[in-house]
Amino acid sequence: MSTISVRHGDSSAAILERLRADILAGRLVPGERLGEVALARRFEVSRGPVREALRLLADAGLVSFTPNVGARVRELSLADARVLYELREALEAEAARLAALRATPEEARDLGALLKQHAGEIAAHPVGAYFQSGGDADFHIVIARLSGNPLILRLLDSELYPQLSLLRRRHGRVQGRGREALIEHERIQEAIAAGDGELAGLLMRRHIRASWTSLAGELSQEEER
Amino acid sequence: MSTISVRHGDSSAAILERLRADILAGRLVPGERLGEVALARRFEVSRGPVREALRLLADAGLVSFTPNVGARVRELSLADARVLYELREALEAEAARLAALRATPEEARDLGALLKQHAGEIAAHPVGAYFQSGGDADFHIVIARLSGNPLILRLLDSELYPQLSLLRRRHGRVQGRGREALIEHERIQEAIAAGDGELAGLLMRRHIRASWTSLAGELSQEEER
DNA sequence: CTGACTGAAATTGTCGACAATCTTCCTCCC
DNA sequence: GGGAGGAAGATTGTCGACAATTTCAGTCAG
Repeated sequence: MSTISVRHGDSSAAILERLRADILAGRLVPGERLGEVALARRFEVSRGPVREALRLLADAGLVSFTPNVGARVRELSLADARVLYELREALEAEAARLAALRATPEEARDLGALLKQHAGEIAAHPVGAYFQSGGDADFHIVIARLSGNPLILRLLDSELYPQLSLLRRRHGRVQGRGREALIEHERIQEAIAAGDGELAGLLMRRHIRASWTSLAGELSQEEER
Repeated sequence: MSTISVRHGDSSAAILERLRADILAGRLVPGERLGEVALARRFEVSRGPVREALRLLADAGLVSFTPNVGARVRELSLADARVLYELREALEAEAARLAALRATPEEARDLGALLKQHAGEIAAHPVGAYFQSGGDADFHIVIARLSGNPLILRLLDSELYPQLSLLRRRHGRVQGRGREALIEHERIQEAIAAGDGELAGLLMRRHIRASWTSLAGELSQEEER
């Protein structure tokens, strides 16, 4: 609760951020109704800014919107997941390719250091912790940043990843493939450090595809119940 | 002018469509101010729906938006063009790859027929007409559709292509490469008909890159003046 | 003449109210 | 008992007005 913003003209952005956080944290569950009046009361603001935030969230894929009916937290199907992963494959492969061409030696070293840290975390924590603790996400975001393409970064960071996060939440815990993923990450980092764009792109493509295979198996298995 | 919508709840969508058309047709030029009051008066509607449409256009990249200041028709720089083409390369290559895997023989034949028709138009019209008459756009949209991925289709059709269209308008006429493009299109169609996803993706990637090389040359040349 | 300041005008951000539409639930007819 | 019809309540879409902010013209000091 608590009042949302002080400066004039920021309330809609603040609400958007709050709603996004609530959805991704699971405080608002998929399918849940997002009534404008209720949200307006909750954020102590009028319906105008709330409407604006909801439209933007719908555009980002976190909210489904039906004219004259209203907004709900989006429910992602298995078909949606496939579509998302196909897009992810293309975007991340391109990001890795560009990152290899553009990353400075220092940036490549930093990426390697990040993986070293992840390796330590995997050794210390029980199986599967890597993926869930955000280590996987960190790595992919850094590469998107190194691509030097702000549009690709935006698509990944504020559209695709949030939707994937919502997907995992909806379909229960997904165990991930921590150890294998880390090894693949290391190969990708090497390709980037070597400036080999084609290889980095190829490896990233395989990495995403493997991740999809693993996820699709769990999801379809779950869908049968 | 004329009244915008009849049914309750559609005015913002109608305004969005009108504005998009005006921008793409050049009736609203890049950099031009888009005041909410003026637009509201023009469309005979209040500022609410206008605001909504402007926000969505900003999200689609056709309008630049500054908080507390307002919206303008977006001015795309050479750097923006590069970023757009990098994204386009990744998206269209993936679309071509998926199209090759999923298109039915009939769909592949239809695509071939479309190219036959384009060949006729090229023979009939003066140089460069292919590109500008929309033939090029047709081909790419069909492939995006054949990809079977609605998300990729949406990104291309309602985000990337409009921005590219705006870009060409801003930087004056771009002559295109009609004849070469057609030949490349034919090769891509063959790969799709053969179900060869990797080849289709590779050829499309080259096609987009060649298009970028041509465009970048003209743009940077123009930027020097 | 240049630059900072001031105040007015114009513009955006927000609000509360009304109209159109959807949803729910009750009634009535078969 | 089941389904069509309809009225009441709730919700979204739209509007006009007010508050906060930016912009711009004019003034004045240096």
